[in-house]
Amino acid sequence: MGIADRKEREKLEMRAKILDAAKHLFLEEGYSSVSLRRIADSIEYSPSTIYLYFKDKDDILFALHNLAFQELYHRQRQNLQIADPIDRLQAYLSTYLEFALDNREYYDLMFIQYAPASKIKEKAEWRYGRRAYEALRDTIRQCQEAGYLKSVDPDATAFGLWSFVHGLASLIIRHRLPMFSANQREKLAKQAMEMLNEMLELSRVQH
Amino acid sequence: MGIADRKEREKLEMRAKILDAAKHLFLEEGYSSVSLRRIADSIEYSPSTIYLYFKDKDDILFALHNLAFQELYHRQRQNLQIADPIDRLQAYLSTYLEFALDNREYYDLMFIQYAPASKIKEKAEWRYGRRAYEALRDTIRQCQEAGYLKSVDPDATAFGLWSFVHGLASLIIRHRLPMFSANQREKLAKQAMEMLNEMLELSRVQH
DNA sequence: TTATTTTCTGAACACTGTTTATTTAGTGAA
DNA sequence: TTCACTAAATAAACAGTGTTCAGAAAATAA
Repeated sequence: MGIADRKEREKLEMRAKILDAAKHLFLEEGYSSVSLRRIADSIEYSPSTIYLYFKDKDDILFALHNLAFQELYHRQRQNLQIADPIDRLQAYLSTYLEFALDNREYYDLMFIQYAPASKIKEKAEWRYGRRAYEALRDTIRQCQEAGYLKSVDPDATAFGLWSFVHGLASLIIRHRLPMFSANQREKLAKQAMEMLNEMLELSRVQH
Repeated sequence: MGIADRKEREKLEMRAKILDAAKHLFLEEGYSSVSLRRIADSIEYSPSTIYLYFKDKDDILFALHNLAFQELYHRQRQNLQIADPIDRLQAYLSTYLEFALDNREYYDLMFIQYAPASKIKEKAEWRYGRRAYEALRDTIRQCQEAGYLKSVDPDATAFGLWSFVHGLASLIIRHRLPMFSANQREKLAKQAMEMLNEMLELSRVQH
């Protein structure tokens, strides 16, 4: 059944084509200011064609959301092999911040923008997020076993550390730092990360 | 000129009326899903009337933005009188988080939502934000003089600590914690705050 | 009562996401 | 090649959006 195969392939190609166009437009101008007609124009199809491949505009966002999570997951993979838990934790958080600042619109869409909770929950692809979170918490558990971070609830610690890097990233991305120049912002974020690292090391109980 | 005075007063009342209606609608359903026609309906005026009192929809948002900053500033005022800098710092951060969770849509609009940077900069009312930030940095300076927080750049430290509480708040407000129940989230946020407080106290150099 | 200014509104404009009926193109059989 | 059938693409329409503007209504001044 070569024809059915080709049709399947073409269907996937069309999806990828729409996704690619949407991605570029969204990254350049932001989700809400890009209309379906603009996406349709850029791939030279009519707006209604898009509805044959995606349920609605949010569905496109959701597909990109998944791609972005895969990309982040890919970046973090190498960190998982670091043996020392506190080194791994620090690398994990640094990589997270780097990803956020290197892919601002992606990050925006993953962790800042309003995405109907139902949508994220429904589809099982939120797995990537969950897995990433659990990797963080496991690392924290191992840090605690090594004497770091006292014995606060690992979930609370994971939430706290995640919040720290998310806060840095999202204040930058959403332009809430008019008191600093653009150069300063990233420099200060790095300094803040260093401060966090020092505090993590300082958290070690001395027996 | 009593008539001119009354007209002036009525103009302000009308502005307040629109603002109040918009505030309630925004807080309930979010900025972008509330239309001007809905606001107009709720105050029983035509949509075009609103344009006599506000430049555009964003201008309403901006006015609310300022009201919200005043409210936060008001909450923080009492903390400024705490003598011990580390206590003051902790109170400052806790109050910030409480404000965020008590006024989620307000907080959203102040620190998460896209607000054209130009708009925030232009108007001098960003003073409130700047002043709040400087109060934080000054407190951090005093903490450093008292031996806490080593001697990292105060701006980096302020940015870092602010990011921590902003991260907690915004991950909750933007529903990025499907791995926790609603109850758990706020409990974990409080635990994370306690962890931060412990780390702050731990940061004291031992001479 | 009239003239003038201020306040308000209905209708329109250009846009949005989305749906539906219709047209076009591609496929399999006679 | 011709026919019937299926799948893909579209034009047109719908209900909604923020915003503008000419003209109606109301309030003030003469």
